[in-house]
Amino acid sequence: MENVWFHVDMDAFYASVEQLDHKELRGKPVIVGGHSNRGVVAACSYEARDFGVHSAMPIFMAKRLCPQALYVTPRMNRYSEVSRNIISILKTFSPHVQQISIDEAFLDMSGTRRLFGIPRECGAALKKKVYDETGLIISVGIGSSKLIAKLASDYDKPNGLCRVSKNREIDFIDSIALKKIPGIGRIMLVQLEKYGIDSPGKLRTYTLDHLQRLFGETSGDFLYNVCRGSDPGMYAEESKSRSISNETTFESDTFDIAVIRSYLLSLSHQVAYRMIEQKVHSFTVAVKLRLDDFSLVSGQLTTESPFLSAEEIYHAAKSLVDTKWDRKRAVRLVGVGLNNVQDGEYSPQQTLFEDPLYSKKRAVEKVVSSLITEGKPLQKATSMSVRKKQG
DNA sequence: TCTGGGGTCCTAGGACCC
DNA sequence: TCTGGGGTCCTAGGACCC
Repeated sequence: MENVWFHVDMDAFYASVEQLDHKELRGKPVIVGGHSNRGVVAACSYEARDFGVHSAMPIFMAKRLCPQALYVTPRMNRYSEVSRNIISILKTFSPHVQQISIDEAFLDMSGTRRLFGIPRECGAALKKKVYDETGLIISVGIGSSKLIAKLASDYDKPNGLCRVSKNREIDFIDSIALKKIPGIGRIMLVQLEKYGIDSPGKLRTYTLDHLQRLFGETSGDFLYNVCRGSDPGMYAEESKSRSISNETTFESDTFDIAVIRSYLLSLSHQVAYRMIEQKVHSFTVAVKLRLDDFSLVSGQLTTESPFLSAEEIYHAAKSLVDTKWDRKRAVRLVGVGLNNVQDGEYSPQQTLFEDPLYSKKRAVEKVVSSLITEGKPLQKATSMSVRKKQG
């Protein structure tokens, strides 16, 4: 049986949701992004793209290119809600839906022909149903692997429907610029150029062995496969690691350790709240500092007992910053996270003794963290204008 | 031009063990 | 006193994705 994969991509997702919810934004250049000039464009409508604006572009630059654009602060809760709606529609077409981000999913459509018709008709029906029920436009790519489907959905966006048949895969790959291939970013592109590799076809003239010598085992293998249209094993169903983190960029760079600590405390509460809400635990706290020259300093600490509260996370984060930051450069961004997150609330029963403090602490923590992330007073940190994150 | 926030994965080096 | 090879775990940093 032939494998059939659909890749569904919601067009200009955040901006489209804003235009859907706010009539006055329709037909206009809309830019969703952070309010400060230090932010970047999270998403923009196609009307804004006509001015050269694109996502990840610094806001100040977008303002220069398109001063008349309407700037909107992201409403992540709303986008998540719409995303869940769309995913549930997708699930009426396939029992095997793999969501890979808030606005993208793969559907395994192998063997559904008798039920939904040929792939192209099925893709059209899917698009229609999503539009009828949500008012949003999606692009659908169809191919024999996740890679081909993903490239196909990007091919004639927006409002795309593209099917690449098995015997046309190589021609299709050759029509695509290297930088459009997921997994090939800015740095890899420069490296490839160094060897005169500027197209998938050129890449195919290299042996696996040669590519691995040039780019390392993993990257070499990836490049060898991707230019042949074979799935390089991306988008694995289950990931090896999980993490939870929150971070904030300051309005202006700071040397003030008191300011940094107050943010660490607030971020620790946000992380703890998510940890408790998701019923997970972790033994590893991580901090991240971006300095004024954009360099990154990070540190992590693994302990024998798990972190159960914002307080514990904060203390670890604070000592990590104390040891990792030499105070020679101002800090631009600070982040707190948990690595190697494991499912389930930590159960201390293995110790034979029920830790009497455990359940009590956890209960108190739940209340405190929920109060704080609801935006209720947190003396120091809220006065520093810590913004509430989604979720 | 001066670069968000939330993630995953990879690499390289060091500690430690057998 | 100077020496091996392999395995695992941890850490820091970086590339890349949306």
